Amino acid sequence: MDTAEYQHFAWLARSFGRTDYLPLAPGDLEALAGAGSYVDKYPGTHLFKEGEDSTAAYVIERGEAELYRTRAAGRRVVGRVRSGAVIGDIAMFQGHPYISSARAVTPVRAFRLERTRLLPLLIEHPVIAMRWLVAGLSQLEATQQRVIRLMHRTVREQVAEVLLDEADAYGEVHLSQSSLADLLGASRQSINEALSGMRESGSIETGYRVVRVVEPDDLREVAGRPSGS
Amino acid sequence: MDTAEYQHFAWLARSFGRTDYLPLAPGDLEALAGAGSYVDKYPGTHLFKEGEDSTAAYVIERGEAELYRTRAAGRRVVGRVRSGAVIGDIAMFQGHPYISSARAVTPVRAFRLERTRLLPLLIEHPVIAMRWLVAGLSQLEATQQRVIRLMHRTVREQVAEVLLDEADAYGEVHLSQSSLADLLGASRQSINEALSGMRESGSIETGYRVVRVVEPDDLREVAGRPSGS
DNA sequence: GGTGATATGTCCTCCCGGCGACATTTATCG
DNA sequence: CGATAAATGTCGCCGGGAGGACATATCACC
Repeated sequence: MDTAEYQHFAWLARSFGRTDYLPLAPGDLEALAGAGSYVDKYPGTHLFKEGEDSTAAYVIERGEAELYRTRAAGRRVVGRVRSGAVIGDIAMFQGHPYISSARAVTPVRAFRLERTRLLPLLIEHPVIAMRWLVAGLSQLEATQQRVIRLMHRTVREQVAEVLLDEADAYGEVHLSQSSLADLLGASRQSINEALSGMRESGSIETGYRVVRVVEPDDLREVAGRPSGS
Repeated sequence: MDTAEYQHFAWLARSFGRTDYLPLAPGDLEALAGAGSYVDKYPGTHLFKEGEDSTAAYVIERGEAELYRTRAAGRRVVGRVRSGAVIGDIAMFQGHPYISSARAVTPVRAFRLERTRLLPLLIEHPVIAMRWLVAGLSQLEATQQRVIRLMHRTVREQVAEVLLDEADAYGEVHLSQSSLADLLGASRQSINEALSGMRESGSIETGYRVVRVVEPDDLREVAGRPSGS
């Protein structure tokens, strides 16, 4: 195996996190990499759609995707995922149609793992299966936590929370206020008002399609979570 | 193995549902039953508490338990489970502290599966592990769906939804209005008002600690879900 | 059967946030 | 470098629901 290829496998392994828990054998890595191939998606296109037959799971290598569910009330964004995330796996394991839709918001490169090729491999390598499913539980549990954290809170608190979550390494959140409103299920106007307040108190700076977090501790206070976490 | 014991194992197997998907071998059943023992809990006592070390998972055989999380804002009830439910397993598999607390609301009899005894067994029987983890994903996903269904809806809609969910075979919901308020994160007064409206329109009847669903289709309409589902 | 605890039924007030309307700013693209 | 689309900033109105207060009903237990 050449170096570049090995790095890909290593990245794939990292994506499942907790390498200390049930370390993968080198052979397992190769097996997983052999169960799929890379796909590229342009912004706005779908990796999969709610209700479709779940034929594959995806590991995001580059870019950002949005997970949402369509209801009578409209679209509800349930999460945004970046590099390293595994999506579509839950429905795939259950053998049910996809629970949510996944749409690329930036150019996305993902590793597509085919159900038909993956399942036999997992039967052969139960250790990978265990690790994967535990990772799936963690992911689902995290989005559940997030939803519960946002329930029955003022828009101001929710905005503080989501800014902390979505900020990149430079403290910048590259989302339009409409997108934030979407993410929180609030109106654009309310988001704007909340941001204005925070801007005036110096906690953040706002720009066109961008919010810079200046004082994360202020936001943590507003969001009502201890500065430690 | 005597008959009574076998029935217990069969019940344990049913609790994991989807027996068509990856059927258990009789030996697997015995293995699972050997990993724990029965416990009884009085109403108000805890099976486990949020933050505690997750040493065991529980399969509810009889009674009803309430799952809730404690936050700065107070208690948030995230679910009620009855006979057949498996709880605490998610934290146990992750090796994290319990995510939520489980409290008996009626006398509860549950099968307690010890982490230390269960994990080795699951390594030996990967088929059970697969089935269990898929069941865990389904459970978590269901509560997530429920939370999303209740988000950003009027109390009236939420009440209709929860009445349909919680009604027993006779169409009765044995919960106080305070408990309903708790379950939905709404105020008791609002619940009362919503129930009054439905009572006047003849969809339900109310009593002391009980609500009888008279016209389920009315409620489905209010909840905004097609009569089919 | 009486009594205290617990549930239910109503009223009223206040505030958050949705929504329409509109002005202003910033990006995009021919 | 305009023209057009998209995003942001503000206002006002109004409905839904939280929460305090209190009357009434029902249960449980001595």
